[in-house]
Amino acid sequence: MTTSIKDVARLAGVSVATVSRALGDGPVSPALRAKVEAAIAQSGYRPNLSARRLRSQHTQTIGLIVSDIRNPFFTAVSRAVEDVAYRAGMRVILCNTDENPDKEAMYLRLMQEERVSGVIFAATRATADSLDAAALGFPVVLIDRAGAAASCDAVLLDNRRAAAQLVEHLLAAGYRRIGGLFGNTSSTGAERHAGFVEAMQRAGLPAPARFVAPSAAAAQTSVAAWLAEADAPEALIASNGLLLLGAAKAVRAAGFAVPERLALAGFDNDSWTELTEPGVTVIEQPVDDIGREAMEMLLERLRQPERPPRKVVLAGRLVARGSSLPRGSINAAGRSGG
Amino acid sequence: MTTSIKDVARLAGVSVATVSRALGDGPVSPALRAKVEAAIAQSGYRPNLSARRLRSQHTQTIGLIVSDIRNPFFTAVSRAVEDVAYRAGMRVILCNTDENPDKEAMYLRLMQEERVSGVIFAATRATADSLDAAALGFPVVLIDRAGAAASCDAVLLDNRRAAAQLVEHLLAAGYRRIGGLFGNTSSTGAERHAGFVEAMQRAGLPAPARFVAPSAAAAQTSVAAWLAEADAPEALIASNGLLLLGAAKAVRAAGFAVPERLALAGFDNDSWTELTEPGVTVIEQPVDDIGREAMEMLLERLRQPERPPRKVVLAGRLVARGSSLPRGSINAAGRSGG
DNA sequence: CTGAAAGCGCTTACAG
DNA sequence: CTGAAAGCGCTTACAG
Repeated sequence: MTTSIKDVARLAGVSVATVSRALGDGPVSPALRAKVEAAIAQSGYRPNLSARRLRSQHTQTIGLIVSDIRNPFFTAVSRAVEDVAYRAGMRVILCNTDENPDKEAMYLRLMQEERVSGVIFAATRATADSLDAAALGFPVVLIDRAGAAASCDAVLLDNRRAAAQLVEHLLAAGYRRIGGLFGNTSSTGAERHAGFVEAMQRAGLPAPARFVAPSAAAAQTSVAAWLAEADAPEALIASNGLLLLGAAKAVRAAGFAVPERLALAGFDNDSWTELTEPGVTVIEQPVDDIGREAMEMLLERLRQPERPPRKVVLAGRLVARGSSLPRGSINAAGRSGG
Repeated sequence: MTTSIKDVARLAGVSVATVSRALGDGPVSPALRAKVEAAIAQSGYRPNLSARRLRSQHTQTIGLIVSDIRNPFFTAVSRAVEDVAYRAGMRVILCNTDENPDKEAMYLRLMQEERVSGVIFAATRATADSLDAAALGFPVVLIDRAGAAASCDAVLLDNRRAAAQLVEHLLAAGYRRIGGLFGNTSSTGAERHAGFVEAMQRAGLPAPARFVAPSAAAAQTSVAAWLAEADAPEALIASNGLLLLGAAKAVRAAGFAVPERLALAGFDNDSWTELTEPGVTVIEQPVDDIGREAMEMLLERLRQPERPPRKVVLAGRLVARGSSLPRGSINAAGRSGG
């Protein structure tokens, strides 16, 4: 039914080996190559990638396993990964785990069945800590969250430093009762929490924190309840873009003036943080760099399987906006943001 | 090196055919099935999907070709598509075309080489109009943008109606000099423009429109220039979430009060539209429904190849917010949105 | 440079 | 229910 390399060979009057060579960059005389190309054009032949993969044992495929592509951080990272991958002639299989370890296990298994060349993986803490890369049969580059086992390549943000940076920014602006909101399934949340606690302790302050499921809805519910309590904080930091979004919605619904009644800051420079009034102070992650770096690291690993594992740690960039204006200067400076 | 069905057969003391049957739901006696399962567990065997695809001629793979996964509309649609696909045992290959017809052609070709079961495709106008689904060799479900040729299944928004709805809402609110911003590569832009023009004409008004490349940056530049002109509109509608985002940034940068100096409305209920002050009036698209419906339509088509093509047209929902408050009531009603 | 042949790891009639 | 055999569409030593 669909034409195969055999049909092309017959049409061109050559062997299938010659067609195969002409398709790649094998040694073929110009005369035969021309014949093959004519036969391909005439027949509308398209190589069958399943056959090629089976025979060559190179799938030219990688897996990209993230928690949810709708999280703008992963959206951006995915796009960067795919751009680099396609340019290197590799296909990407995208999987959403919803931070569910069962789904993570299922997709890792699928990756084995696909015989992928490698996987870029934003794992939950539980999975990252127990990951046995050697048993998997393909190299893994962890992104966003590191594993306890240092056996994998990884591209990470300096999460402790970034969280501390946010705290220091708020402290410098005069806020003291600073609360933290963190995801409860990723090691990212744990690290950012650690940075938060350290910075608060250095200032001799308590570090009230809440941990929630990694969704805007869960964050909104949690923050709404928190703001209604007697000891509601005067500033809040949220550990990722989804949580920050939920927090912003709760703050808005509660009618709290920002930053007069509650200062707000968090992770991920998602487009909306620039458009609220006031804008929201954030740590911007180099999302394109993270995706590109992860894919390049994986390609490098495929070239040199024995190379010792590397961790690339990238710095976040503080984007100060109106939501964290210095307490004293609020009336003087207005809400023009930063 | 990696264990194959042959190793499992040897280990279990059965034929490869029996292993293959035990893997699927073929007829195998309980005794042999138990032996096979033990051998699989012992050997850590994983079926090779490339081999299975080649032999069975069923790839269980679909293509999802969109312009840019970073557009929240496509992000949401992709996630819905993937959920349905994985549940149906199918893999998804995601491709970003950046509305570039060359990339579209390249990816369609790749889909042929992958021997995909079918493709869900948000095509540019140029490609949608010239698409020859029969020649492709797999069924196509168009999303977001219809082709001139009615030979494909499609899941669409009633774009003309939705655009007209936005215009009627602004007219009812007392705005007259309404400008429209549209994408210049998609048929969606063209249809929404048509709905915009029709509704303005019914009101006896001119319909000033600008067409831009489908990115927030292009929209921002265009709107910034427009707002600086003498005949700047008093209300603006933007044809998709990216353009609306760019428009909102330009409006903010120009320091125009919304809606007093410029009312704003557009497509896609992206999270930020709820968080600006005032909130932005939008047409919400049923993104989950679109993705799910498209995937289900494709599965249906695979079951019944000869069924006549269907178009599913979904309605948008107007979400009225403060950015389009009635002109007269602005002072009375404040900016509480709607 | 070229062709004949083996084989990647499966599934699926075909016999029994 | 079970096995031996053919073959999906390629690539790649092996000879020449």
